[in-house]
Amino acid sequence: MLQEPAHMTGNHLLAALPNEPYERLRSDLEPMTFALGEVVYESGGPMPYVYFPTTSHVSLLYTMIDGSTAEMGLVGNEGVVGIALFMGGETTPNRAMVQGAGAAFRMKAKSMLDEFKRGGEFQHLMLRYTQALITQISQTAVCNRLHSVEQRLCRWLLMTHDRADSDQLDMTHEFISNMLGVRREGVTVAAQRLQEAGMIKYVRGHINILDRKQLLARVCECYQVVNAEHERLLG
Amino acid sequence: MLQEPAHMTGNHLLAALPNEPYERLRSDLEPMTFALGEVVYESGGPMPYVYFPTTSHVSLLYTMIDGSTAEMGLVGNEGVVGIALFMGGETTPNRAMVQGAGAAFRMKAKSMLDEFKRGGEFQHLMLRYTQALITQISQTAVCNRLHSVEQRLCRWLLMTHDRADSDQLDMTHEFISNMLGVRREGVTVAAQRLQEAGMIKYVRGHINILDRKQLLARVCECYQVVNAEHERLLG
DNA sequence: CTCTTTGTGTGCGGTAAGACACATAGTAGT
DNA sequence: ACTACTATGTGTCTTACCGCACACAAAGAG
Repeated sequence: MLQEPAHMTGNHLLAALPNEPYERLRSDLEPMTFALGEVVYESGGPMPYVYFPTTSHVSLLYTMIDGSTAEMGLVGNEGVVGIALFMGGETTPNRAMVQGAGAAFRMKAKSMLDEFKRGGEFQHLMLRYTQALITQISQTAVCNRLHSVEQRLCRWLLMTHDRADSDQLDMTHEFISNMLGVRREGVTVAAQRLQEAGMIKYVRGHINILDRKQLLARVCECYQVVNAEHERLLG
Repeated sequence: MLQEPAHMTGNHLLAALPNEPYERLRSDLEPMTFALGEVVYESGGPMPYVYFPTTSHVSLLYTMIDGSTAEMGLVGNEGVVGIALFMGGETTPNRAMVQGAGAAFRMKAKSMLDEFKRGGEFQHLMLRYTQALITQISQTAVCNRLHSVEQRLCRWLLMTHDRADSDQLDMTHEFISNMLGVRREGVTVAAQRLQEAGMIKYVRGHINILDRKQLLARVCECYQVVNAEHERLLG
């Protein structure tokens, strides 16, 4: 069997790399897997690696002093976890947690930085992705302020579904409530409504996406805005 | 009179530049002034310049289809307006509007990009600032979800005061409501409480900050988190 | 097959903030 | 000074969501 070309790695950023930088990096890309709930980076903690998810996805969240949490962004095979490394901050005040178990490539911080500093297509891609992520975070800020729990749940389900490799998402209402920054009961009530409308079906920690179209019809504009901008920057 | 050295320009990023890149850029820095309410960039619009505020400050906001708005970030003399240019996106889906009239330096996009691509201290500073801004936006996302109008008003007043050159801020409740993403009446009620407590005093579009300490005592943790991270990255 | 743990359903009272409606008070223009 | 306008104050009613309390149901452990 032939070597798989770059675009077969399953991560869109790696796949978009031209041959030259890809060949340079290839030996530094180490395949690995993420377990559900695993903490990738702790708030303010060390970041020895960057991660390029392929079938996994990772949630970026903030934890308040009183323990309440809310998600600011979500990274799947379209992106990279650990932007603070090439942004020069070494760490960030947010935590990164695995939200969907699966595979990823990791790369040592130093290897990544060496390539980044060459200033070529790798740097260009990383920065454009970062801008797309900024859009996602900004839109989350606005969405959190202006939209209902139900709308935000739709958006969250769609975003997660986009990054999952299946129609079944393994997560509890409790977990989702920590992402949306609402009570668990709030999620239960909103999820019931979506289930009654036939959009999803769930049992004890497993949610099945049955009707994406209806979800898309019910979601707020934020979902499309983020996708459109991602497409514009990296599509 | 001697030429003013870099650290006298009033913008912290420019002031932090070593002599060599500063000398290269100096002739490209064009002093100018911003009027209150002026739109610096329209959502998705062209970005011919980047701006380094000195006594002015600029608000980054999103506008929804229904016309409601909310602020995602605020840039004063600690930062730069137009990060999308060096991030490679050419434009962004958010609007930038002058929130405090005053002076700034502007630089042509191309001049800035040429220097950025050299990969030296200028690039390093821009990226670190961008990371600080990401923290600000993220914290806004979480704050919008978890904290009350009054707390968010405190935070917003403090952030604005930090970037203003005076204790008097020229803005109406209506304006602030568009930043916080709440109703005008909500701002009025919250501002009344702060005024009764002697923290501020306002009349028709002019707010005086009387007691920062009390504001700091009432504000949510978000304010400090953003400041601490800014300090860590650029202090 | 029971016991325990974990996840979900539901109801109730409380509160922050929304929408709307209008009163009043500064400020600017003539 | 009169007028027009803009900014702020206030009240009422409604709604979304919170906090709490507890019932029930599914899954896993022994």
